[in-house]
Amino acid sequence: MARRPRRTIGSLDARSGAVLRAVIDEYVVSATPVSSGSLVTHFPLGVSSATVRNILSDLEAMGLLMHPHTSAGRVPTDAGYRYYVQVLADEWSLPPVEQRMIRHQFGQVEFASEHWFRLAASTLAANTGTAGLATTAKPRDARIRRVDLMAVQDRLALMVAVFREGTMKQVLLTLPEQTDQDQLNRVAGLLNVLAIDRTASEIEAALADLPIGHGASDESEILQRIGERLVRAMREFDATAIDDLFSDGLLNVMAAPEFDRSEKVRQVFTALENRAYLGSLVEAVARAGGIQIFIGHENSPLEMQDVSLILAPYGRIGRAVGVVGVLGPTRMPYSQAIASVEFVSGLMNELVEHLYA
Amino acid sequence: MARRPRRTIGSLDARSGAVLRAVIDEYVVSATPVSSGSLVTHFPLGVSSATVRNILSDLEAMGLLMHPHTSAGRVPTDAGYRYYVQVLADEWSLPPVEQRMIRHQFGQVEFASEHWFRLAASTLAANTGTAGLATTAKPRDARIRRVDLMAVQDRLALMVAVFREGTMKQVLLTLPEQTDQDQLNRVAGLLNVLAIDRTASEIEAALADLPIGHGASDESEILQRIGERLVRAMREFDATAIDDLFSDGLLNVMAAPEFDRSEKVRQVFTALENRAYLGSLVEAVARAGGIQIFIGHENSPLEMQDVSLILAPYGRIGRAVGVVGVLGPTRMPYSQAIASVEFVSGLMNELVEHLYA
DNA sequence: GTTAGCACTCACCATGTGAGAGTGCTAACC
DNA sequence: GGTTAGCACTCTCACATGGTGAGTGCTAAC
Repeated sequence: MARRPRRTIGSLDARSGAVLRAVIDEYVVSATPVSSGSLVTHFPLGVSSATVRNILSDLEAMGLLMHPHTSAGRVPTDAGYRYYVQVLADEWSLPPVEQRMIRHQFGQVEFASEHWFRLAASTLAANTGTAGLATTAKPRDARIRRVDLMAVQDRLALMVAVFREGTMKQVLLTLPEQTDQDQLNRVAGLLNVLAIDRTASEIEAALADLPIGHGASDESEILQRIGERLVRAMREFDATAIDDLFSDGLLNVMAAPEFDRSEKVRQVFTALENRAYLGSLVEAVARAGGIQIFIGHENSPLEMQDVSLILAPYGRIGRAVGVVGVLGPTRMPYSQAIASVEFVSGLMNELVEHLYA
Repeated sequence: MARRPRRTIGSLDARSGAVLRAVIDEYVVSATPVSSGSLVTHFPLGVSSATVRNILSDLEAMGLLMHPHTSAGRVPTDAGYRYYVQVLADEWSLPPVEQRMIRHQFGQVEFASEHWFRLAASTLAANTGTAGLATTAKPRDARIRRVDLMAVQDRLALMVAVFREGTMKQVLLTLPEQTDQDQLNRVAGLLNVLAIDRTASEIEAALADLPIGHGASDESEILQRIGERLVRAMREFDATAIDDLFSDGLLNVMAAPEFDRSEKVRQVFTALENRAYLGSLVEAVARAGGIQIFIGHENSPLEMQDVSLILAPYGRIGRAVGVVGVLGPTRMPYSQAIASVEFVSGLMNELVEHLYA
């Protein structure tokens, strides 16, 4: 018989579960080790502190709690939080009042994506007391909606590429010879014919099919050159997992007692600057297609091992996907955070649907 | 005879000046109170520690130094730093090697403004050990280079306004009725005729002169509507002092011993988020047309009173002006920082000149 | 005016002590 | 057998104490 993976998860009896939940619920607000005494006074557990102590020591043996030192209360471990979010957390959703309030705020704000991202981040921050995050919705393989060329000076031109999903890139071009706006307009016309609704690879193929040399039009050389530059810009864009990251409430996190020393605060900060890792998470979340939770040591980078992330995708899975979520200390109000992230991602979904139906 | 303002500045004899400079130079690197003994061993003052003590106590009486407690060394006050940058600081400029290196880096980077700003900020951060700042060059009264309209969906359109100085804004429009891209192209054509090279006010005037009602073209109503929206967006743009702020090296500042406690770090952070104040400084610097230094309590907001700012404008004074500079603890290598900021602002000037000659 | 010498002050560190919090264990209880 | 009261034990924290060293301020001599 094949060896089954060890099952710690799911094997707690009701009372132990209640105690674990109580420990976490209390620790999340108090930020100090939780004692058996305070548990029996604050929660209706129906047993004495001695019994609770026995349970606590069992939970510690299972690795769900830990002990800073002999005469201190218990603190949840990452495994404890994991168990909590997986098994114990209430199916919590935002109270209707708050839902309406947030909806209202989104309605107030100008109907333009940058505002939404900021608002998503700040809403999450305000609702959870952690740092709120929001990335723009980035298409998997960007397609051109329109390309414009503007003469800037002598041999300089500005190319503005707008992608089908509303994001845009600008690229400054150095041209082989002086080119006026009329000429650029003609080139832009040709380029649009070539590029609209196409991906980088498709545009590259179309460029390769163009007639070259004597038979070609006056603009064909410059078209070729600019086209290649466009393809390159699109490739770069496709290669980055996070186009733009909005965050709010970093001050919230810095105020948390576990980050009282500047060294710890730096960790949080470097965590947020660790775009490589965040990018990989964003991709994972987009692929998973649902809310994902990363607790403490479940994050591989060192600077992330004291923080937890709750991320949810929004947008149109498989096409343009962005992520909203929160980053905070592992000691975080998970139920509330999960509910908030789910609600905001739903809201972002609605908005995206509305915009690109 | 009119009463003259009190002159503390400029009234130090050479030896006292040398001592003050020595105190600051040592304190900037050591971050601990400077004793008379360490001064005579580290600097060729040519007098004994007892004499230095007398001088130190004079400088303290003038308010240029202070004493954390009886048996501690001296620490510069804000007034001390002010005297230092005004009178004592060497006319320092970056060594040619570094200049070449920085130039080279700017040469390497893609010829697009966002990259420059990032590079300017990170160069300053790396060169001074403080946080580097760079704002985009914002025109005083933005003029349109080109406006584009793109159909997004049903009654939604995206307006992209490119300003003469290269910055751009996108605005999502809700239209009164469904409008297709051909129609939008015609409107955009009309709008461009109306708007190109004009400011918000000029466009508003031009819109007012348009024929309205029965005699007008099909698109006149929608043109009016979109034109007004454009004017509004430009007004908003004109009203903000800082369009975009790039920063780098915040971790540098957080590592400074004076910001070891998280409370202090928060101050630095709120300082940078205080866009209102930064904006007013940027305007002041742009108006002054040269490098400006704000030391500790010279900044009015509370959260800025432990930091110093060195800011220099770049661009074309009176038209499009941006600012580069550094933010760090008042204990900052002023000579080096000033030289770096001046050099980088000069570099940005060259680039802007090159681009919009 | 400068300097050596010295008393004085004060932060800092290590050590010690008492109080308090909380556990783990044991024996009694239901 | 699970539960609980009771209690010894452990460890942190806050506070007090004393010694040390750094650095000043003053004074008297140069």
